[in-house]
Amino acid sequence: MLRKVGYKDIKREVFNRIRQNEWAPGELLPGEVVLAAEFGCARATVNRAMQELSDDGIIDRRRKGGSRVKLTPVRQATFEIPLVKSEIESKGAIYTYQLISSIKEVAPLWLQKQLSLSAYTRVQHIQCIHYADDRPYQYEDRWINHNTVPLSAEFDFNTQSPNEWLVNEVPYTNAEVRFSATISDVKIAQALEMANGEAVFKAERTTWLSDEPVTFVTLYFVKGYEMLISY
Amino acid sequence: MLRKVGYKDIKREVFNRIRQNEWAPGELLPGEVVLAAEFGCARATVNRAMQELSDDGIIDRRRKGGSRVKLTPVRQATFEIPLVKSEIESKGAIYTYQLISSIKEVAPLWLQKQLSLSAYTRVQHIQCIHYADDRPYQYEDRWINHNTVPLSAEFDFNTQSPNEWLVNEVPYTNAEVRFSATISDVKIAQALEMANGEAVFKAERTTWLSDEPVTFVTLYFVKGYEMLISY
DNA sequence: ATTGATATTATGTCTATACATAAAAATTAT
DNA sequence: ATAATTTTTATGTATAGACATAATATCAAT
Repeated sequence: MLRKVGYKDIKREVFNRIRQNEWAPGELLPGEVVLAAEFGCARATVNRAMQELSDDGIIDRRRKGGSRVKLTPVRQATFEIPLVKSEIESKGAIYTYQLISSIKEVAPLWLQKQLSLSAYTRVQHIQCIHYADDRPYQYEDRWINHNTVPLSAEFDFNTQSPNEWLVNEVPYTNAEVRFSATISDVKIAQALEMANGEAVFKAERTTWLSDEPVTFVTLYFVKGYEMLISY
Repeated sequence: MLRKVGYKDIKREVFNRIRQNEWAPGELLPGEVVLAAEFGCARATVNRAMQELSDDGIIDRRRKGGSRVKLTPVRQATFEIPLVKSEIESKGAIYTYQLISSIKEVAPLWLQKQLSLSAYTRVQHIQCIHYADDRPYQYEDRWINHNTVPLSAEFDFNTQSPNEWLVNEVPYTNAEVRFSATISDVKIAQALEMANGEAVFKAERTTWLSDEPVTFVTLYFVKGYEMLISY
């Protein structure tokens, strides 16, 4: 006996037709009513399938315009931005952390530009190292906007890393990360206990709370670090 | 007059309560029926809101177990894996491409291990360079499995890059990318017209078609390259 | 030809209801 | 006590019907 078709069946079938070029990039797909008739199910079921395909970046949908196959049906990969602590512990290592400095100061010019801050905005500048099994794992160089996060001026970052504290205490609405490769300079090399001139994986993250910059952080990962994404 | 509550309102409200620690990490949330009563809507509406929060990585849901706030409410970022060609053209630069070599050979040992290939599996080894405005942008070092993609033995990769050809012709079911930083050796430095010992952003991607390895590629990006992700 | 009003249409969303299913909880058998 | 079985429950999914909404298409007026 034939099983009832579910939205997952429809999703798979439509995806296959797209993959096999039965429906080519840019092409207008049949409407939900038509597909519902073909698959013998309710329109709502087709709707859910198509909506997820849209979320997955396979098709574009517009009211009245209908659904069409994306011109570049790029698959989207999702990856999680974990807490360093969780990341380290999930590898079975013991997490420790050391604060190097926490200074209240006026935002330097480059940071003003980077975060579109007004002049003389005060920021908290924090530098620290995250360890996995007592070996350096990540060097964190962070700036927190006093205007949006006044509490940062008082908190004792010896007890908890700014990373963890912010995640737990300060919400954000949107963020941006820039990944790149760089060469270890003296400061980084010393902090991460590696030679000078080594390849370092670098991440620069900025977060905002409804257009107000919250924090800017540069993370330097120890030599050999890999960021893995499956999809 | 009050508007009807939609699933987006519920999603936002629940998210806010979680952010403001009204519902803490690990905590069991009210069931869908309860929430539906509170918000004065149908259970299906709450269901959609909660399902999306689950997709977004905010909460965990289990049948009978109910929904709870994720212990580490990590936000997921989605990013697209673009075609090099599209990536370059979207920056307003002119894309060109040069094939260096395309050789049919038996998979070397390290690749056999990497892709879990049986011994003596034949592969196509392709090396090429992608240019933006005639300046090197990316060096591609690719291996294609002849068993899964026999056509790769015949195709003339002078006319189209393996990247583009594969995306258009060969489907895959899952993939894995590893991003890291490395130092340019002689070969890479020469290909990307940069000095020896510079920092290079590296990506290694493996794709499978239902457990059959399709291709393994190492991409080296020119000095200064940044991968940007917003979320 | 251009503008503006109006109709049309495909998707977006909500509802009430029903049944499915996984997993925890309670109960019974060993 | 422990294992096997049944019950309960929260989520998962499907449906028919309804109305909302955005965007296109059409047609009328300038």
